[in-house]
Order: sequence, then C-alpha cells, then structure tokens
Amino acid sequence: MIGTIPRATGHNAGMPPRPAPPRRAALAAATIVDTALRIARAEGIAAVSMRRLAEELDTSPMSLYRHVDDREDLLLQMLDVVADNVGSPPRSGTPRERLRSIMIALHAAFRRDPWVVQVLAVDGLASPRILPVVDAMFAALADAGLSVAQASSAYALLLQFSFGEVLMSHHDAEDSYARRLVRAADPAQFPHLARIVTADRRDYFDDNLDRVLDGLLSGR
Amino acid sequence: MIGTIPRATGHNAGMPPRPAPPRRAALAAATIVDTALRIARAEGIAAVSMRRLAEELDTSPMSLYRHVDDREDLLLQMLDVVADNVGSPPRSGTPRERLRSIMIALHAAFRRDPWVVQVLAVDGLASPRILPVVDAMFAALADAGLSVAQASSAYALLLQFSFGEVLMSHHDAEDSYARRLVRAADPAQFPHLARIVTADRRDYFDDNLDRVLDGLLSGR
DNA sequence: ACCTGAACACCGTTCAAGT
DNA sequence: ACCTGAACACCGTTCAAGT
Repeated sequence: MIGTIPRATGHNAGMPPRPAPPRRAALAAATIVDTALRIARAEGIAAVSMRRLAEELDTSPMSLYRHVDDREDLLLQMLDVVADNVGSPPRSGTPRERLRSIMIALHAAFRRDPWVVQVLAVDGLASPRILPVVDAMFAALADAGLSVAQASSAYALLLQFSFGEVLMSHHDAEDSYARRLVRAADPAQFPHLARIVTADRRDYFDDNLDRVLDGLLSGR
Repeated sequence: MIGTIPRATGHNAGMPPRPAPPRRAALAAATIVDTALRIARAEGIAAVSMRRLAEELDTSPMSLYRHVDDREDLLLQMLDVVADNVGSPPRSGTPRERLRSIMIALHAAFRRDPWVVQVLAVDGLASPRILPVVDAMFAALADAGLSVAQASSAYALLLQFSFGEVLMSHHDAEDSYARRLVRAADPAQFPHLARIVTADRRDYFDDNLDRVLDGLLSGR
C-alpha cells in the first residue's frame, strides 16, 4: 500500500539494511489514515469502521488501537490531512480578494472530501491545522473595516455557507431522495417550483460567494 | 410511557368504558413517531434506534416493523412532523419581507429539532410537506425580479445558509471539540483569532440573514 | 392470522489469554 | 513484552417458530 513506511526519506541512504524487519511491515499510523481516507472518499465515512479498516490492512481490529486511540482519534487524524490540503492563505491582495481565494480553497478541499462536513456536523470535530486559515479569514475581515462583532458574524456566515453548500450538493449530485421529491412535485400545486426544476443545474458556489461577499463587505 | 394512547382527548368522555381493550394499547404509528421525536430532541438522532424505541414503548423491536417500513421510513415520518411545524408561508408583504419570515420560520423549526439537519445531511432525506415552503421561497424570489437561474442560485444559498447555521451552532452551543480548539489556540500565533475568541458570542442568524438578503436582492 | 424469539451480519471497544 | 481471539454491549433486519 502507498505510504506503508513514511518518513524513510533518505537520511538512511548508504547505511546497512536494518536488522531483521518483521514479516509484515509494521502498521504505521500514516498507513491507517491513508487507507481510511481512501475508503471515506470512495464509500463515505460510514464505511470507515475499525473492523473494515483492519480487514483492508490485513490485521485484526485491535492492532489498530496500538496506533490510534479510538475512532474519534482516527477521524481527527483524517481531518489533519484535509486541513493541510486547504493550503496556506494568500498574503497579498485586497481583503475581498483574499477572502474569496480562501473560501475557494476551503470549498475545493470540502468537495474533495465531502465526508469532512459530516464529521464536523455530526461529531463536532475539527483539526487544529485549520487555524491558520481561520486566522487569515479574520485578518481579512478586520482589514475590510469590520468590527470584532461584525467579523465574528461574517466569519460564521462564510463558514456556514461553505458547509451548507457541500452538505447539500453532496446529496444533490447523485439522485437523492430529496431531489426525486422535488422532481415529483405536482406542477399545478407548486408552479414556481416546477419552473425551477426544468432549469438545468449549475454549480452555484462562485456566484453565491460573490453575493455573500457583497452582503458582508459593501455598504457598511 | 408518555403518549402511549394519543388523541384520546375527551370525545369519549361520559361514554361507558370501551369493551375489553387489549392488555396493552395497540401501537400506533403516531405513537412511535412521537416517541422517536422525543428521544431525538433529548439525546440526538443517534439515540433513536429501533431497539431503544421498542424498549421505550414496551414492545419488541419487530413489532415496530408492523407500523414502519424500516428506520428510513421512521425518519421520513419524523421529518413530516417537523415540516408541519414550519407552518404556512406568508401571503402578503414585500418579497423581501416574505423571504425573511420564511427563513426565520425555517430556522426556528431547525433550532427546535437540530437532528433534522443531520438527517438531511447524512441520509439525504426530506419530507414532501416542506414543498409549499420551498415553492413560496421561489415565488418571492421571482417577485423580487430574479430570473429563473438567479432564483435557483439564491434558493440554494438561502437553504445552505440556514443548514450550515444549525449544523454549526448545534455543536457550538455545547462545549464542543471545535470550540475548545479555538479557545486553546496560541494568541501569539493567531492574533486575529485571539481577539475574536474573547468577544462574547451572540446569535448571528438575524444579522446574517439580512446580509444575505442584501447580497441577493439589492443591486441587480 | 398474528406476533415475536432467535438469529444473522454488522458495529466500537475491553480484557484476558496466548505466544 | 507484545499481539490478538473471544467477549461484551450495541445496531438494523430477516425468518421461521410459536401462539
């Protein structure tokens, strides 16, 4: 599997081979997390169970507990990886430009790992590695002239927006129950709804991000 | 248990007692749903299991399956009740006023039953009884002068916003992991974050709703 | 005809027995 | 000292045996 022996990146080059490695490469925390991420992306976070993970790694479920405190700890380590994927916030540009590119990076990370939103929503977990991004958002909001109270409010809105977007588009993408419901709605009873349904769907995120930034930054 | 014999509200008063009721009152679908709602409100949706529900109703888990197809069907019936709690959308007022009061009603219902957002988010379910509210939102957006494409986009944003709000405030309310994380952040490393954390928290929903409506309705 | 106990295939986690 | 099989307390759901 990919990343079975991480961090063995050359400082050992030229040294004699390590004595008598165990028959199977030792389970590394990074391997567990990588495998969990792969399962989560392919089948959703519900498929990431300790037993399933152990099976995938050819071990017993209890072996995992030597590298991971419990399932919550595993989820947190998965969130660390996703937080790193968001990347560093930009240092130049107008406050609005900075906010915009942070939000787009956040959104891209959420889109790549939609299960993240479920983990944050259901389990209330978060990675400390996202803090630089959060700090940069507050910095941009302050630079835009917002008071502390206004910035708190604006930050909440921006996060809620990207959260909600991923949450809903995740199920809208496939032929979800909710989508079938709207399509099956009686046009006579819900005329406005019917007009909308016939319109083809696009990705609303970029447009709506500009609308939100309009509401937050202009005119106060 | 509470609600074992619902709707026995007096139209039988003065009548002779019913002949030979079965030893235990028959299980009604409404009783099951009511009990499930009570558990969900008190302990979250994860506590609503078929086995727990049966225990609460003094029956076997399999008896529930005579009134409910499966757990998904139960969740849908619970969503029906919440959708009814949202109430009828207003028929008068400016488009903005109508949108505003619909959103506030929706938000109030979500606040009363935060588990709804998890069910919609994780299971992708929805109740057809919410369709009148959705239709009214689209009607207001059309009356405000938005094109079909603009209204679709705006509708998505409004729903995403209220979704995200409930999702995040649900965990922010209690002393969640995410909240402890922000509070534990190093002020030297994250100066902007530190300023915010010391500010006391309010409910941002009403303010942010106006910001979102500003962005959506003004200036196009 | 109706109800339901036992069973099946899962889950996270503990704990003591095994090497 | 280290690893892990069996066990515990859950879960949704099926199915056949019971009345």
